[in-house]
Amino acid sequence: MAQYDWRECEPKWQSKWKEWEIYRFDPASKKEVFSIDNPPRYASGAIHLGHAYGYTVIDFAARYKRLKGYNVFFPLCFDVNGTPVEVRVEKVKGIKASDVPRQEFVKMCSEFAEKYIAEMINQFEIMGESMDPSLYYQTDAEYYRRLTQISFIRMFKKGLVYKGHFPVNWCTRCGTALADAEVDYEHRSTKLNFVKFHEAESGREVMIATTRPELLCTCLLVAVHPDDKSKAHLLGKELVTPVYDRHVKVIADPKVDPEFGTGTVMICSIGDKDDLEWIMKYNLLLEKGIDEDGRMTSLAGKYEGMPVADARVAIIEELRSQALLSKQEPLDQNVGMCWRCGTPIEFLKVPQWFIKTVQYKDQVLKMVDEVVWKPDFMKIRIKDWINSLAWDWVVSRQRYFATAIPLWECDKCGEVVLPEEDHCYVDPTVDRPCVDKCPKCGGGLVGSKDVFDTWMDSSISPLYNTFWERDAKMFEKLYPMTLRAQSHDIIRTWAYYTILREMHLLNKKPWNEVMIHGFIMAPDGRPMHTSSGNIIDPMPLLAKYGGDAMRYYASTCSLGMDHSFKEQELVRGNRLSVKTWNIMRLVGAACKGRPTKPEKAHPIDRWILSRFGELVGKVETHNDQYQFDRSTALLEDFLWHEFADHYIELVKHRVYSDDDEGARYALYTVGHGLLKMMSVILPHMAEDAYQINFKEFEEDLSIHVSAWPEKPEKDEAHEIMGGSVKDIVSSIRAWKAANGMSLNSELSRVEIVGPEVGSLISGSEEDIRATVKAKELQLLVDVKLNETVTGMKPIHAKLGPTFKRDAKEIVAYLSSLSGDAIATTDSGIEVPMSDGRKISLGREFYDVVKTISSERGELNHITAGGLSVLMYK
RNA sequence: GGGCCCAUGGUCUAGCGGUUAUGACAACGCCCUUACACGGCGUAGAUCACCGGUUCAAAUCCGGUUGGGCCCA
Repeated sequence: MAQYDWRECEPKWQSKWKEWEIYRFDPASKKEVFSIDNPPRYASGAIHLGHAYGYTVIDFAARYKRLKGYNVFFPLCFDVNGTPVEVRVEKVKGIKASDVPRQEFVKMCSEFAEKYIAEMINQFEIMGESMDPSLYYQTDAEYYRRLTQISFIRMFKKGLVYKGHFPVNWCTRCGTALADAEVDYEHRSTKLNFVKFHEAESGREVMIATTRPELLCTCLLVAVHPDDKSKAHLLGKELVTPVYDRHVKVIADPKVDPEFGTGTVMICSIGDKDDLEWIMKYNLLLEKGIDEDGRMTSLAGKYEGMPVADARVAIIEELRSQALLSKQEPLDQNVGMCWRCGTPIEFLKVPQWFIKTVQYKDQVLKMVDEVVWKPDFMKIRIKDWINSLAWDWVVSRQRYFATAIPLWECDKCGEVVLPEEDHCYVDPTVDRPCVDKCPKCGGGLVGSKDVFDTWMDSSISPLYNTFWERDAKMFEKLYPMTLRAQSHDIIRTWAYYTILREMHLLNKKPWNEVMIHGFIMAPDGRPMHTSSGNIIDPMPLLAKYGGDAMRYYASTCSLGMDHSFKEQELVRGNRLSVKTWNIMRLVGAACKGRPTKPEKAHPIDRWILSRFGELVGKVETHNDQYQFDRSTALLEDFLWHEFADHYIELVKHRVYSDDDEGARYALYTVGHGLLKMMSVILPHMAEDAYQINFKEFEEDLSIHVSAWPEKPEKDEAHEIMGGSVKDIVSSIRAWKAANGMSLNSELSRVEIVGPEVGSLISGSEEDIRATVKAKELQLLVDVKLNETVTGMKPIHAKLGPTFKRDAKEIVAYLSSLSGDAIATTDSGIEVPMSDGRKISLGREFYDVVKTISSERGELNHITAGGLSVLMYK
């Protein structure tokens, strides 16, 4: 093949990798384990670009650790629980879950999800993901749900579970409680209604502003701000509510905003979270004004049974007709909505199962500290979240496609009967309990129809992965896991709940490290959401640029930050693949065997090896922090410029003309090493180049099971020498280009001039001469050049700390000097200050800017080593 | 309203106390060198969001403003 063609290569190596099973975790291996708690992908639809990015970053970590010699545990997994799938099925089939028998609906969901799983596995392959199919799991399988149930039973027995008659977020459309995490907030415009109350004694009017007049029937208190003098006379008085004629007290509470509305607030039994706070604070009754279907209860009198929205309209009409409504003002407010269907949520007192969380804050926070967070500021986020939690975790849901809550309740005394752990997985809607009657009172047992919040399943992924309650030996070996990887939006859910669960069950941290990645923004600058209609489908991009190009893009994104989509990076990724592949082809062509380290090597061979060693160290450092963007930038720069533009150009002549082991050794060592490091980012290209150019001399079946490159020793002296040689050659190349000469046009003569030319260039004369196509090359220690000093450049980093306040004036003086005034400067100068002082300035505080010319030939460049180059056409 | 994060050439981005402020993509000019024209050399293009402050020195630290993101109220 003359050119690298990803279209041909990528599918070829994907199928080879599958055949070779190179990503397989080896449970018997003695190698150190690196385990990844991979996010089980939601099976509610195909992935979008944001998911593609996330999984790719995780794959970088997996591939890097494999090369570093770890036994990598990287499961292929899917989250097939719950509400997103149900909603999609309801939509696709045009039904409501309650329209069909429960088991039939569950089956529909399962079938729907399976279809997407197959599609997503295919997508992962196309992107070159190295997840291990031998570690496959999906969260709806009985082998997984069984563990969710067992863990619940354990927590129940530890007293961590309770049934609470407590206000919860409730979606009246879905007929289910929602966790705080499932509530979305949206700006809505509504009306603020000014309603007339009356003082019980005097009958005087008191105006109250409310957005929810339909809740008048549950009004329990009226509050004003304690500092609000205009309302002070109301304190302690009783008011009469309109329509319902209830007598309610007026109290003072600092939470009231005296500027808002009338500065007088009615407190109802659960209109929103503020109400709840007041109800707790003042120990009020939890009256139920709205029922589970979103209809008014008997408290609403004649509006009983009416949907909330209708009741609001009706009561406003009634208030208006009785002249009890003084006015309405438009108001923007944030409304809590069901994340799934967008229905405004209500606060209802409904029996639900809770897991205790609030009283365990400190313990969870302590465990958070035992985990290393990358980037570290993500730790602040989870801590803030934990500290802000106001109540326990509602884990019951009134849905279908999820793990059943494994318990039966006595229909007489409410006693809970749990299943035996051995019997799990159980479904109490079809399975019988292990006893026939309530052991307490002999009453009948009713199976729970509720299911778990999906986070109950996903928050035990580290337990599933480590064979908890399945294989004690493996669990011992694998727990805690090495790394949790996820995006920042689910810190409050997946990360938090996992730590909480594992604390409750084991009191041990689930993982050593957490890596948090950001989002990919759509071209409109917003995050991608199906509902925003701005999803980028990765498939057309993969078809246009290939998996490696997509991965390259992912590798340019810094960890933890949100990034906009950059198609230009895919273009660059393609070019880098082609460039690298071509470099490796040259290396392969130059080496007819694996070269051995030669006794003697040219200075530039030692230079590139030393530079390469430094690079390996830096890439390791960044990869260890999962900062792959930094590694990619370094690798790309080194490969393209240092190695290809400079080193390869310098040794081509040796490789073509004679059997030079030094150059071959360096080419092979650096080339092969670079390819290994790049295989993390560009696995397809790297495999192809490896198989073509290195495989016949190496043991490794695939580059992806090879070892991370060793670091050649640092060789400072040769780094300086090589740097000078590189500068000289590239300056001559640039000079030829600037003069319209082709690169291989001959120069009659090149002279390199300078006091240190011997120590810097000796040994590299032929490399330079042959590379720049000079007939003659001479090193000259001392040649008369015409030097003109044109200016002085202050060195701020030296001047500042030494002279502090005077630094500014010294800099100004230096910049003002020109021509003859600075003719002799080598031993330092004296700076006259405005206040009459004279400051003597050593040579270390400034650089001298010189222009050099010569009658001998065209002069081009001064290197860092102080060398000048003279060229003769 | 609160916590965290972000704001750098046309676009995307690196840098996070002294740099001529990085690089990519796009643009323009020149050059087909036996690995690569998906290449090489070069040119142009940035008052580093705004306003204050700390400092001899600020894109970089602090405070505020504006705009964006995530999570929540």
